[in-house]
Amino acid sequence: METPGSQSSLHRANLERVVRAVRLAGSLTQAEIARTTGLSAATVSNIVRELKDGGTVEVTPTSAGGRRARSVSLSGDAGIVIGVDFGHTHLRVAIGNLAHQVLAEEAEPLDVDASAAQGFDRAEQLVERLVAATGVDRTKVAGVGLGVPGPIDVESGQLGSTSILPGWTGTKPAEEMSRRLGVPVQVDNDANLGALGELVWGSGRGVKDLAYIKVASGVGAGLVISGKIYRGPGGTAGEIGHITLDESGPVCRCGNRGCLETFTAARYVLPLLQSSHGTDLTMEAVVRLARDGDPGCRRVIADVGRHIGSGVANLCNLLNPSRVVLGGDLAEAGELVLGPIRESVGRYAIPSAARQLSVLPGALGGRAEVLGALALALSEMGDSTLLDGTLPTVAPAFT
Amino acid sequence: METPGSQSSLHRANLERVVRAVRLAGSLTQAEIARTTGLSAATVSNIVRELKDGGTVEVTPTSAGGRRARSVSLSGDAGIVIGVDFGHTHLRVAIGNLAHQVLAEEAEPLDVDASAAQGFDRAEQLVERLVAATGVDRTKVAGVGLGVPGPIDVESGQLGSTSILPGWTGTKPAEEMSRRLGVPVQVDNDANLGALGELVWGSGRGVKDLAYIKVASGVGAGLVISGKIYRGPGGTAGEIGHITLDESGPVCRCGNRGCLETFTAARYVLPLLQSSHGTDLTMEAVVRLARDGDPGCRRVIADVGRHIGSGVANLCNLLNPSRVVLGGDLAEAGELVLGPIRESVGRYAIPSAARQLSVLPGALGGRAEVLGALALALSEMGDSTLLDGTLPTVAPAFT
DNA sequence: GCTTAGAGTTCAATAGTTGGACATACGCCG
DNA sequence: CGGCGTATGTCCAACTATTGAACTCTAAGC
Repeated sequence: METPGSQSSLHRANLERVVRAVRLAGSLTQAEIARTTGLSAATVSNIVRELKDGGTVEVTPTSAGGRRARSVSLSGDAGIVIGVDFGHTHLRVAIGNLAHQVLAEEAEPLDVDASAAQGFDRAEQLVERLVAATGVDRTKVAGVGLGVPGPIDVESGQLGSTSILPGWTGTKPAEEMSRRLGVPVQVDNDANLGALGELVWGSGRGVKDLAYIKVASGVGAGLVISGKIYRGPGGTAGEIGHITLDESGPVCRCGNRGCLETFTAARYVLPLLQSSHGTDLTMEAVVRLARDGDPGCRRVIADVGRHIGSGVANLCNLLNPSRVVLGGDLAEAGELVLGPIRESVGRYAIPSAARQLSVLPGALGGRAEVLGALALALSEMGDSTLLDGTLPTVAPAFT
Repeated sequence: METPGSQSSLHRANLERVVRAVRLAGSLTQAEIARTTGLSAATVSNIVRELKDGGTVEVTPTSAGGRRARSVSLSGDAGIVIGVDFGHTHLRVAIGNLAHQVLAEEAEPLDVDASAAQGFDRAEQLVERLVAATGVDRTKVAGVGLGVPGPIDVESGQLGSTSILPGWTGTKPAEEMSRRLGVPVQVDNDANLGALGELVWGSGRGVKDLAYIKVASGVGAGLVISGKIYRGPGGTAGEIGHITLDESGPVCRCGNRGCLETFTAARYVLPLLQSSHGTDLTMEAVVRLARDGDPGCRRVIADVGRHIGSGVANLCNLLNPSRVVLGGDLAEAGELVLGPIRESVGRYAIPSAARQLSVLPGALGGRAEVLGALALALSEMGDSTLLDGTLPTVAPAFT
């Protein structure tokens, strides 16, 4: 890193300013760039030439009917980012470019009993296949975002204990994938990535403060504060699943009683329907049955919604986000679950905070996490790696 | 504002960099400034001369036994900021300089029945008196921070309904004080300012993520996230007083049942002791009695602590701050209340979040809010107003 | 007293932005 | 069809600000 406060750092900042402006608008003429960035036309002219020579930007000779406006846009393969998500049942991979376009996406079932090594193998293969299929330049891959369904220790990068992928505990997924793929890998948990995905491509667009609630086998929240994922000093922010709703409620796996999770997570909710609907139920099936009119499933989902609403009300009082996005299988239930959530929020949150809160279903479904991983790779690159031709690579023998 | 991205903006940034470095260290030689800021010695030389000529910095010819090191420090009257706090029972004013030194501080009782106009009169007089007493140059006053014990609408600056200062509802305190004092006034509520005060001068020093819990006639929290006060999009973040602890608990003034406030705030707690200890009890008195060994008061305070702990556990799960600071009268009870809080947190928060949380009493007592107001004035000035001689002034006929 | 080493200043060199002048291209209008 | 007006993008000189190197100055160590 060059010394801060020098002109060259200013120049870099201006480069990024231009790139950001172009990306936000998709395509801009130089004059427009000058106006939106506040830079002078002369400076923009220089910067655009520099970016064009570096290959990060493309100049199409003419665009709309004007005098002679050359439209500037990010070149499609200026830098490639990859998102990988180890989900509860699926492994997903997405490829995108720096223009925030998703080039390809693929999912395959993941055996929960697979060993960590097998999982990494599969992921590596799927990435390679997708890279080959899209025909992107392998050397243009600038970073990878990785999603894992469990707590990640910020310091060490170690995966904490997770009941979804037993046997993965103690592995260092980012390090492992980085070694295999030869590029930097950023890792985060599924709730945070879901939040990021919905923020950039889904129901959270245009909002700066957002909570993404993911209800699956557990309940987690990803918090976006001022446009950035908030992990907290210890990295465990967003543990909405274990706030206490009823001190004398059912015992939770965390050791407490009456956690939100005990009223909402699949492992606690599905047994309620066992006697009436059989033992092979999944959350997906319950949602489908509820949509088809099954009264028992409707009731259960409404109850879940009410409890989630209580938790969201707490969150809303404390953080006052402008939007709550519901993800996970449960989101498919639509109004069947959102209605009760809103009702609970309206009842338990203070009115001034609840009034301006919107509760929406996730727009991306199961894709939220992969796309979030993509966004993580983008954001962790700080938009600056694309400015010079030298994309960062991690030595294969990474230690 | 000059165009961003220009060299002059870079220059300003470097000026601020130097000022910040000097303030953080208290006093630095030029060579040290160069090392900590990363700027070259030549640049530092120029900047220091510029700042010295502008009067914002003082150069003492020699300091410690070295070769010939001139120590650079912020000049005491480079810029003056004032904090004003309308508290529940007191009006407090503090005067400080840009070096984060508190020059003077004074409090006087404030009649709760006083009209808003009377209150503003008193505040204006107290400010003028303190300015005169400290002998600071009136024209050097760069900004004022103002604390009010009630919700402030972010958009309009209007004070919402507050039961502490009835009759003030609907006034625009910042505008009013700005008109009277002729300088920009920033306003915020007491919990946020308490958080800021403890962060800068008190128990929160060195921490970037902090929750300040203020228990008084109500219960509020001020949240510091990544070193800045977090107000939320609607400005109502931190309403910890109205998270639900018991759905069938006592009815709260907010209309719900079992809010944290109904178990902890003075208005709900004091009546518990009426039959045994008389009706004229204040929270202060209860704390004093508890410290002297009164078993009833001890029990009540411990119960309050346990409930606060439940709320803090929720907050801790959601936000995972590294420190919680307890303010308000209740903090005087020390371990009598902190013990039960820690116990509840340990029981209800997830272990990984609770483990690294420290719960401390506020170090500033009733001064936290004024000092926070001071810090608010400093921070809202962005440290930049002191760089040129022209301090901002608001026209008397401010509209 | 000489040497040494660090502090601060000066000066030329360098990097980068800016305003203005200029060439270019297109639509409009006569 | 040609001139006019307007907006775009480029080039050049002027200006601003940082930097490295050379230089001076001071005090400590021997």
